Amino acid sequence: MRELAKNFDPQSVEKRIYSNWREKGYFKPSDDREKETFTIVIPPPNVTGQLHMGHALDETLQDILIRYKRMKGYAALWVPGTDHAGIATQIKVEENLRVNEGLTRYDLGRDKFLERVWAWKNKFGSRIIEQLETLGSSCDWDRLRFTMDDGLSRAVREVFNNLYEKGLIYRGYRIINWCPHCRTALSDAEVEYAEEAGHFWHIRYPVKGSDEYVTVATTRPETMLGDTAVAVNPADERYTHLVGKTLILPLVGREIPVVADDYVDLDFGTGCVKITPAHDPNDFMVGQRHDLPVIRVMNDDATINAEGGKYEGMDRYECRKAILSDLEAGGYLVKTEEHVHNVGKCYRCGTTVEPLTSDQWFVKMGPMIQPAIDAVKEGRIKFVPERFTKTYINWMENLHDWCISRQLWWGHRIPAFYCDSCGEMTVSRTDITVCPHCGAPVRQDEDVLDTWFSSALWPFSTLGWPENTEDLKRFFPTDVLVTGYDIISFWVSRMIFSSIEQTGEAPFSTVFIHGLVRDAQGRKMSKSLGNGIDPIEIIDKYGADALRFALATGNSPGNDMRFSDEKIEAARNFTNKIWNAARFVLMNLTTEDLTLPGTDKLHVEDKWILSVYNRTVSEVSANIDKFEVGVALSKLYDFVWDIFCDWYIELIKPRLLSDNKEDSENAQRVILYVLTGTLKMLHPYMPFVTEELYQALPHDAESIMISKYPEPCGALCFPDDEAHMAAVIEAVRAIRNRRAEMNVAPSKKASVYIVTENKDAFNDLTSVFFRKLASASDVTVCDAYSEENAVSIITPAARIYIPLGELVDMEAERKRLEKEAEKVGAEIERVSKKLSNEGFVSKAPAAVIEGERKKLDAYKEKLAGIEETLKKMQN
RNA sequence: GGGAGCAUAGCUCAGCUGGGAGAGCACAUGCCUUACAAGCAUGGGGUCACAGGUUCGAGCCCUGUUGUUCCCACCA
Repeated sequence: MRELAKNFDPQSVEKRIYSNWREKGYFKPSDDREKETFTIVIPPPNVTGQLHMGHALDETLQDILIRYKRMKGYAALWVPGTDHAGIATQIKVEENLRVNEGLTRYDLGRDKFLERVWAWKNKFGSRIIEQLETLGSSCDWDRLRFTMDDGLSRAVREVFNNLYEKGLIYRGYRIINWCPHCRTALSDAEVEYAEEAGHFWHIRYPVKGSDEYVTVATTRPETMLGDTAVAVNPADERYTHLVGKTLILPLVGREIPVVADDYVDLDFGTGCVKITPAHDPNDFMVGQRHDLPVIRVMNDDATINAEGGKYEGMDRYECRKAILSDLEAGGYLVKTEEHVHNVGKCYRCGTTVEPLTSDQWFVKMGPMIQPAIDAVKEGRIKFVPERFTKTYINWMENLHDWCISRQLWWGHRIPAFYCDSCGEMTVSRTDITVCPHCGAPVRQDEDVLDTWFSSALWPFSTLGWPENTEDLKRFFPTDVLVTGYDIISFWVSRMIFSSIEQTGEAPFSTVFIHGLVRDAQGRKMSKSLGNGIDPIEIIDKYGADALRFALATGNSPGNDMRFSDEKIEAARNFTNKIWNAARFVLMNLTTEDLTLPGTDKLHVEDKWILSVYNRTVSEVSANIDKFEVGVALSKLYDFVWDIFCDWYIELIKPRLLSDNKEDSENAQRVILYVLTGTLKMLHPYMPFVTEELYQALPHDAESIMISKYPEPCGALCFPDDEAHMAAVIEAVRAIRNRRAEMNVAPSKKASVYIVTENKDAFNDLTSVFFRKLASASDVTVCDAYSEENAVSIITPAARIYIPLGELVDMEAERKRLEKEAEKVGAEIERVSKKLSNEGFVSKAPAAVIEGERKKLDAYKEKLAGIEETLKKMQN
């Protein structure tokens, strides 16, 4: 048996254990066909990897469930995480490492781009992998590399073709959100809105052939270059006479019509709206209804194009200034108002998004929405906590068509091929070089797919789909997805509808939602605030176990948590506590017998700890099965610290040191049984310390990771002994309390006399506890005690007297007892009142009434003891 | 505008289907008691946001109010 260092040192332990696990191949899925399976969807890092700590939380919860299930005997599979071609992942992770360089096709050619990507991969890739692995992540990187080279891109292409053939993917000239900095289209979900102080400019548009005019209001005057109409509400009597008339667009001179459309709000602004179909989604729809021309006035970098006439080449904000001053000079600017409005920003770079018309690929959502909603409404998919069902359904019901093309270099290229010769477009499952229509060479679409398009296929693409592989048959649909609530709309919903559309089945049965990790002040961790905490720094300082513990405890599913030094320190202290408890056991070990001694050989404290342990086993399992991982962990924490360490270890110390070898070893066998079982229960939460200690102690499996999870055992239920120990513990606490109140130093021992009717609880064996735990010099269990000058401690089960000679102020002691009697009397009154309440007795459950009765008896017993003691003092 | 969450000890939060409120940290006092000072013992501290209601009984269920956070939509 090895000797353990005085304190747990994660640095020296965690990496060694992890590489050992990998060597032994423990991370591979089990081939045992007889076993029930448990599959968990591990997201690609970029999916939740926006914030490091959020990712750590994901990994931790996933890993806890996997380890637990596997010890419970399931064939557990977890799908390693990275996104398409590995490249996208690396790039996104690099982004998080604050390596920001231009990545658009406009900045670099493809070759240069790839060259740079692989340079970054070499530089940072190993660190990222190390980071995940130190967290105890279950990634199998060999398998992952295989997947990313082959399976994923094939699945993506298959899905694209399927949808295209069904008419669910189309290419169209639509208005989309455009990021002028990244120079790519964004989906609705990728735009973040922020309130910004701006202006509301009122501009006068003259009516042709009259001196009348209409006044429109706008926050973006530069878009007037693309105006092709002004709209009013058909019910607006102020403007009825103008409908159909022609206006002269100031500065530009274009003639544009006044149209009537319900879209216009009568009560907002002037009631007249300038219509710019190319640069506003609502205007675009108005334009379609009235068949208006679409004039796009901006380039991809948000500078004004040739349509802008003299403003060509200006940046959009420069142009805004120029136009305003020209309008003012021309007398067209009526007034300028302060106006706070929401401005859309690119979630990646923060640039103000420019809505503009563009040729893009879309997924038609209509036919896919209802089946995806039904899957949740009919209970085939369950959200934990349940309230997130609403978030999901709300999102699904308001879904627009999904823009999936991106003008970036990384990601899966759209499998569409254009023929410049005959003008045909071909969508294909394989790469083609010549046009199937005319035989001329073709070129592939330069755009790539939205990263979420491939991520949406994750639950089945990673299992080998579209091939009907063994993995797919065995592990799909999966069981659980663990992710943050911020990702429901991006990823969860898209996995659900993609899975149902492609395989006919919901991709998982449970979505376990967790909250966000915030900083100590409760702010969202973000790159711009620079308040993100790097998990790897925490791991270096406190260890992965401590980090996992901190992330898994003290929060409830779906609620945000704050991350602070105090929390991680408390976690670290707990790992050390376990370490030292095990170290103590190890130091005193003379047997390696892992079985329990016969019941007749067990002391009261043995039965007590086994009984409490046994209950903990069944409760912890029940909690984890209900995804209450935090509750389960806090029960383990309490058991380890308050029961196992504070009491049981202290109670058996004398036995371990005694000459009675048999009795000593019986105690060792009990403590080994309880300790190894507890380590197993803790293993999913704190894999490294528990493995290290398991290996150091006598053990029954090659690794704790593949050992059998403890089961509750009916034979280990000892309610009488639990009650006896509870009485003893209460008495010991009471004695310590009185001694502390009276400032009696622990070194000052005193005789203790215990007057009780329950001799079983306070027998000769337990008297040893008082000597050790209550600073008793000797203990006498007796029927009566009559000496004066004694401190008295009255509990329901016993009256305890400690003669402390001159230390005792009998007058103060009498007063204290009188006060206590008063307090107990009040309690008795309260409980009796409750018990004499007809409504309570007739309606409350029997167990509750029984509890109150017991309480009343205990109070009465205590009061009788106090009164008797008082009476004696009077004499 | 639509939806959701939160409000409990000085701080951060638990509290599972209603049966006299808990933890960690912080604070106070005393301890190097042969596993652990990253520790041990003891203690102080709560009108469970506010107002009603249901119930024998409400931190928990219902209604409203206030404060606060988030998501979605977005009016030019």
